[in-house]
Amino acid sequence: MFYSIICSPPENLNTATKIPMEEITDIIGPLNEAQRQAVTTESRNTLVLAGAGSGKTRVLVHRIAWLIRAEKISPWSILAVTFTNKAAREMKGRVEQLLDMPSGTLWIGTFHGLAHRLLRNHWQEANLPQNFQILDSEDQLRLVRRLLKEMNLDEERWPPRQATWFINEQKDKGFRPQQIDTAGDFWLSQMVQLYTAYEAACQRGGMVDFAELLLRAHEMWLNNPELLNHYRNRFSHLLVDEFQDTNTIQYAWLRLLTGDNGSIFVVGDDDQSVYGWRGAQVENIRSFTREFPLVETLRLEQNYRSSGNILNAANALIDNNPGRLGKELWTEDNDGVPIQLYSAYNDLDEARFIAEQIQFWVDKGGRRDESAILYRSNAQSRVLEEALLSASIPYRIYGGLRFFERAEIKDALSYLRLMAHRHDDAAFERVVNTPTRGIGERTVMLVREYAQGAGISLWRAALAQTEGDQLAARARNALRNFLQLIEQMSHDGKDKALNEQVEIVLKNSSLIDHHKKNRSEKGLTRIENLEELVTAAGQFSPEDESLNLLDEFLAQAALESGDTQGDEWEDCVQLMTLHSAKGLEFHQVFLSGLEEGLFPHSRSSEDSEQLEEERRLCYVGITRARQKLTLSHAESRRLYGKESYPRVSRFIKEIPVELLQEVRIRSTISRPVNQRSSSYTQNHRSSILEDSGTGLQPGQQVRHAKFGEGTVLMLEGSGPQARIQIHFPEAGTKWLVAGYAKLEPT
DNA sequence: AAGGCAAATGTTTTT
DNA sequence: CATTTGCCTT
Repeated sequence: MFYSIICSPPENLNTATKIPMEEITDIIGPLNEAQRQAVTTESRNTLVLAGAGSGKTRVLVHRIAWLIRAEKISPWSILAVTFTNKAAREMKGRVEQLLDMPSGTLWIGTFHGLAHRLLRNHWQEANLPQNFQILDSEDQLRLVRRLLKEMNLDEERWPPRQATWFINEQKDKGFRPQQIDTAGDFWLSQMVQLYTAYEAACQRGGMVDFAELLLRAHEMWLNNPELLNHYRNRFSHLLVDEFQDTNTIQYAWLRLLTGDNGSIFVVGDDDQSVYGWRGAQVENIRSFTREFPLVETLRLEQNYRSSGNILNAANALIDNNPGRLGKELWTEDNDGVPIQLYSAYNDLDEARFIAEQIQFWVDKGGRRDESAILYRSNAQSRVLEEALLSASIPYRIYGGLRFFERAEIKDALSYLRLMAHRHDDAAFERVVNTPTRGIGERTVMLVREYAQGAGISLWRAALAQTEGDQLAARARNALRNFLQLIEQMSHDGKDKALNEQVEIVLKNSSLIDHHKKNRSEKGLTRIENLEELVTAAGQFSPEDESLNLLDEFLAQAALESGDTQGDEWEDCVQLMTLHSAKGLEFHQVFLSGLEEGLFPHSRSSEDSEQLEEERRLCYVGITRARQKLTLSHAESRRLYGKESYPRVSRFIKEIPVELLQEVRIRSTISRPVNQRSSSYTQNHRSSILEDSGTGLQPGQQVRHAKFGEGTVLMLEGSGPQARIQIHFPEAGTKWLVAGYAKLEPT
């Protein structure tokens, strides 16, 4: 048989010819009309535009159940794709629960996870070594750095990050170096040259980066029509989550697999597309109806999450984006409380206010984990953390290094990688002198040059160098010892359980001893993490048992880099960026830093498309809240050590005033005892929603004949006598009288 | 090879 | 401001 590895469907599937009526009721009973229509649709291809909180996961899960139970589609023929491992896990769990059976035969996974599985099963057709390794972003960057050096390109002029970004962008678009038209552009041609060298290095080392997984899987099908046909026949029903986040190659992959006869069911929300900056094409959702035949478009607009006020605010905001597919969320719920708006003096005051509000909530008996503080960029979290800390409120912060991304873990994994695959240059570079064993930069350089010249892996080059006479005896010995160490570990670990192999690595490489020398807190956590790795290896069970266990473990470490650390069971306030908040919901949400330049971010405010994405991000933030939403901005903010006086975000102004309620500070509460707080008293604070009769508002840009352009900070009184505080970047902060100042709004 | 110091450099992040 | 990076010294 040509594809011995491809298994046939088990015989005994779908013997349930009699469908108990209750089962169907279980599947469609809990759905509303629109959801039911989507779940039971008979159209070949379906686009479900699912607004925030409208039950999109539920629709996907029930659709799968419907296909299996009512339409008697074999689970073996169903492929469901998500973006994150978390989403895949959730879908799997819910399908199992609904159908009350294991979902083993279903393929549910991330684009990358599924592509990886295909490449492992058909490594020959994909032109890969059987034990190919996955390069994560850090490995990738290191490799690009090395190649730039080899090409004698100065890192100053050719930033490695940018170069890596270029390569990934091309792959995401489905381009190989040969397909890129450099059009005589010097920069482009250098980048293409680098891309070519990068590809060669990866191929030589049997390494595949994230984008490559998708591109390879796509090319493998294109080059092997029989294989493609097999999968087209098998996966008669595709389901895709978060379709608005697909990039070019993912879309092409889906299109290819669907073919002319397949059936594809996609769920997405163009208003929640916030990953354009990393290649997601909102266009995909718009072209879906054109490029796939017989598409039925359905909308899920009933929201089960948020109160009326919150939804109205979200609807009004997003209405400012042109070219939407159109969708208006509604709810049977009542309006709820108005959206709170707090204008803080500065970032510290904003943080203090939020902490105080959460304390009120907790005092009334609320849980801390029902509150989330969202922000545009990670830099904002510090002030918030400090405020929570000083209020003794436990918090959990999302983002940051994950388990498998920690340096000590990656070191250990690199040993395992070398054990599995000697020619993995990325792993070689990483641990050849970690912990230090007398193989200095000079020695490694020589090995690198030799490898480059001979077009072989670092391992082979090192082996040759231990024979040759280019190295001093001491270095030669050190190198030989390293090679022997790997061979020894590989030998000792053969046929051992995974956790034992990890233990062998930790012991023989003396990684643990290395970290023991550092008797600080850091060294201690590192050792703990390494011990945790042994446990993780012991508990590991692969999806596909026919594959090599170690390879699978390493792949999973790369593809699913683990949870961001944090005690989930503890009752903590949730802090995260708006991006990480997508898909989550909270009773109470604080959306902080609504200031021009911060949100929308200054780097997005020029370009209208980027601005629209920022607005969608705001939409995502607003729709995370169930009952209470609090927006805040600061009149002055210290960021990167510089004081700025940002204007109020346009997004606040796009929310109808009647939905907002300004929080005024009770005058009994004293001003923040901080030097940085402004010099006015809070009793005189004016509202950003009220007009002082001067035609000016805090945050507004004005021009003064003498002081130049400035930002209105404060208004006192009204009419021509009104006093206005303005910050001029050049002349400093001034109080002026409206009647005399002759200010021109800009 | 490791530690110290100055300089640069600051969106968003999953796989 | 604070963290990371590179370069320098010991």
